[in-house]
Order: sequence, then structure tokens, then C-alpha cells
Amino acid sequence: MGRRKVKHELISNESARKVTFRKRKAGLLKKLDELATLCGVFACAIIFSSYDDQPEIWPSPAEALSVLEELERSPARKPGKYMVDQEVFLSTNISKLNQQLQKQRQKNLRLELELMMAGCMEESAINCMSAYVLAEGIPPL
Amino acid sequence: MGRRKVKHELISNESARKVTFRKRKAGLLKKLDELATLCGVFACAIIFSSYDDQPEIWPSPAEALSVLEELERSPARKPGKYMVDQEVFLSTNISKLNQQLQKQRQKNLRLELELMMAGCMEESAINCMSAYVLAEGIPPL
DNA sequence: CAGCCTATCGTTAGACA
DNA sequence: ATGTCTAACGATAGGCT
Repeated sequence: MGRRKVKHELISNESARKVTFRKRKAGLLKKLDELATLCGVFACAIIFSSYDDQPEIWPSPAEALSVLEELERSPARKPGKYMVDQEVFLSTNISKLNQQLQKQRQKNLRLELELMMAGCMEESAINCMSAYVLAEGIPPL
Repeated sequence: MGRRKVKHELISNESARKVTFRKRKAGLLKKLDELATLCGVFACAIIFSSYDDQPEIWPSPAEALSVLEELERSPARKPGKYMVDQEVFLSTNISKLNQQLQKQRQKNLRLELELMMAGCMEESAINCMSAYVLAEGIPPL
């Protein structure tokens, strides 16, 4: 869309690439916002580029973290799918992995949360973080 | 876009909402693919919905994990930004958090990787996972 | 280089099978 | 409900400032 079609490959001209990146990143995040609102879904996006010194984290670092936690928490598949033949092995394997991950997750959660918020927010990072941790009821280190 | 404008709010009709979700999710992921290709950036998106029983993970669970790891690994800010007044405290705080997280990360990495791949891939999950782990040189548990 | 403009291309809402 | 069609709306490439 635009005055000409663009080939689906890396834009060779660097300044043109940067302009396209800014425009399209904005367009993409708008679309993600629309999808989330119109359809009531829970989503995040993370974009690393050499143009921004911080990764773009949508909708916000804290909300993105919630999505990542949900991802860890979510059952790998619908339980019923495993109740067949050799897949039972996979099922128990997943259960064990889940248990191990659960233990790790609690420890990691605080670290990730503090790091991400400290890194991606502005001056008030520490205050915001404390408020968030209190609100979510996560025990102190 | 389409025959009529749509208000930026949850679509009340459930079946219409589901149709819109399918269409827009596809459109969004196409745009993310274009952004990544045209601009050479590293990105992922995760979408939870009640319509799909699995979260949509783009571009793939394994690649999304790489992006999340990059996020953990990435310096919180440009180093220079901390070299001012009271922010030095924040800087050392972030360093400590990073060190702790680094230890956790190694343990967590294998667990998350196995769990995500086992959960989101099809029958050959275990084989693919093993190949990936070997290729990446991650030590066995 | 960052905004603004607009012709043009792409996405999608609604209709229909 | 799932797929196709297409009018209409939205995103954006290139040009300009």
C-alpha cells in the first residue's frame, strides 16, 4: 500500500528502511490495539530494532509481563489430547516439567519484573514497581 | 476498513467478534512478518483468546523464546544514562538483578523450552526439541 | 532527519453461498 | 459456522517541506 508495491525483503536503503520501520511499527501497534479491544483478547508484542535503543514493548512492560506469565501458566494443550497411546508419556513429562517450572517461576518472576520495570520505565521505576508488587501480592525477596 | 467503520470497542455480537478475530489476527501477523522482513528486526507476538485453545505465538514458540531471552539479556538502558546522581543506585541494583536472573535463566531456559515446544508443537515435539537443544548447545538437565 | 500530504495499494465488514 | 467476494475504509511509499 502506498505509491508502489514493495518486495517482501530487507529494504536495502538504510534511511528508507528506518522511515518504513517507524511508520509500520506505529501501524502494527495500532492494529494490535484494535484487535485487543474489538475482540477482547490478551496480547503483547516485543520488537527489537537497531533504530530504537529500547525494545518496543506493547502494551506496556507490566502488561506484557502479565501475558508472558499467562503463557507460562497456560496448560500446554487441552488435557484430553494426551489421553491416547504413546502420548501419555508426553503428558506425564509435561506435568513434571510444569512442576519444575512452577518452582522456578516464582523466583524468576520477581527478578524479571524488577529488571524489566527498572529498565523500561522512567525515573519513577522503583516506586511504580513497589506499587505493582504490592498490588499483585508478590512476597518480597 | 470494510463496508463500514467500526467503533473502537468490544464487538458485542459474539459470532461477528469471532469472525473479526480470525480475519484481523491473520492480518496482524502478516504485518508483523512484513515489518520483520522489510526492516530486519527481531520480534514476537503472543495472543491469548478464548477462540483458540492455544495462544497464538508468532513467529514460532522457539523463535518467540529467543526474543524473550533477548529481552532478559538486553541492557536495561544505555549505560551512560545511569551515570548521574541518584540513578547510580538504580544502576547497581539492575546489575545485581541481572546477575541473579542470569543464574535462574539457565535453569529456566531448558524447562521453558521443553514445555513450550512440547505444548505447542505436534507429535514430533520431542524429536524436534532434542534437535533444537543439541543445535543450540544447551547442556542436558 | 522528522512531519505532513495524497495517490495508491492493502485490509476487511458485510453480504452471500 | 467456514470460505469467497468486493465495496469501502485504512495504511503507507514516495514526494515535499
